[in-house]
Amino acid sequence: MSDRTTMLNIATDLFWRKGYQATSMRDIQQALDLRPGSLYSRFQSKSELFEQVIVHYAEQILARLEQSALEKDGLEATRQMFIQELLKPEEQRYQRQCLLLNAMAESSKLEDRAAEALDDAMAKMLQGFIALAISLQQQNLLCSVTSVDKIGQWLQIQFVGLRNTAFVSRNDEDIVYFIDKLLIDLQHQWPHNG
Amino acid sequence: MSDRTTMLNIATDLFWRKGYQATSMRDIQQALDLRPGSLYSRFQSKSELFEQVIVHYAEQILARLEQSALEKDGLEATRQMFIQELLKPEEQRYQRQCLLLNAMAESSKLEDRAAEALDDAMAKMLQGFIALAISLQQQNLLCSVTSVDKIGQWLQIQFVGLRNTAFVSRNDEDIVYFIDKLLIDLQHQWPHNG
DNA sequence: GGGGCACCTGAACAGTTGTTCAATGGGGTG
DNA sequence: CACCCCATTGAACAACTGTTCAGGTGCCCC
Repeated sequence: MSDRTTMLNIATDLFWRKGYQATSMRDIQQALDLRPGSLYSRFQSKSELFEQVIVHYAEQILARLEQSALEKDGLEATRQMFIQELLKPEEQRYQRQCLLLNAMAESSKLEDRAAEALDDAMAKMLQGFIALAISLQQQNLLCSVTSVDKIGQWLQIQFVGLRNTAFVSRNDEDIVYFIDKLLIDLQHQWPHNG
Repeated sequence: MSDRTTMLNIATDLFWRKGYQATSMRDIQQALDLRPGSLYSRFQSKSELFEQVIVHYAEQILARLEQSALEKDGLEATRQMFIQELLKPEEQRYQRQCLLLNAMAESSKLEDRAAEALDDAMAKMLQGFIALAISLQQQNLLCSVTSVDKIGQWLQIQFVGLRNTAFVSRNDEDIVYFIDKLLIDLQHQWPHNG
């Protein structure tokens, strides 16, 4: 019927598209061709299901970032990663937003355990950006006095900011332009008091 | 009892803190010390109330940006604006997030008119950042070949990205550091193909 | 003081939500 | 064939939601 992985994938898709509260257990059951109650034999509650979706999502994005960190040409790999994540085609436009950020906007309705999972996921994503920063610095592409923690955090800031405009904007060329600006700034001067 | 402005302020606060769906009409009525039904003498529906909250919010942030655009020292004004908006004290930490972005994460549950108001509000905010960019360029602080539209959009990207980390991070000094980085990049080189 | 108007009240409605649970059915084992 | 185990079922529950409305209240103007 449906193994656990496809169940998680479909649930991830729905939560990503509509958000946590707007996605009902019945929506998920319908998408999986199950009857009400069946989901509860595999997941204790909606909250626990969402928790696993968050973990699942964070693993994927972390893998994506660590893969980029392995590439030879770090700058080009960074550019490609940004482009691929930000310029999702029209039918997947909802994926231009970040599921974790959307979840944070609804954090007041999350149970404690799901909120913790969300914090962990954010930390894991940051860790991925720091891995990318380490790779860039090892290739001598950056100013070496700035800490990789700062650079990783900065990359995440750029990523988050760009995701929003990429979601709203109707002009993908602009997004590419801002990615190029980002790559210039990445290699440029950083404040001293860090 | 409660004039329309304080009603809007309180509603804005609740929507900002908890989100659209998580805030019930009963929450708002309770915060205003009203009984169920009273709100409907002033607002047709929850959707219309939220619509006005969005307009109200957008006006405030636009005013804030246009005020910064009038200052003599544009760079310092920009810096102060970012600091003031991003480093809200602990008891108002929820204001570090952007109400408009949170609303966009829940856009699947918004009625058409509220969704339009949200689009307008986003456009208005962008217009504010462009006004700021115009002011900076008139003060000869920036490279003059880059269009003010691009610079305004870029400022908004930085603002959105920083808001998220400012909300999550427990270290305000980092935020100031990234604001300084932003001011360096603002005056630095921009890609040519714009 | 009387009339009208705007507001407020609070019970009630219909719809949706997450969740439960007794009944069901099918597949494997003796 | 008879037995048992376990996932599935789908009806039902309680809580919550936005919203309505007939009746009450208080205020202002004539």
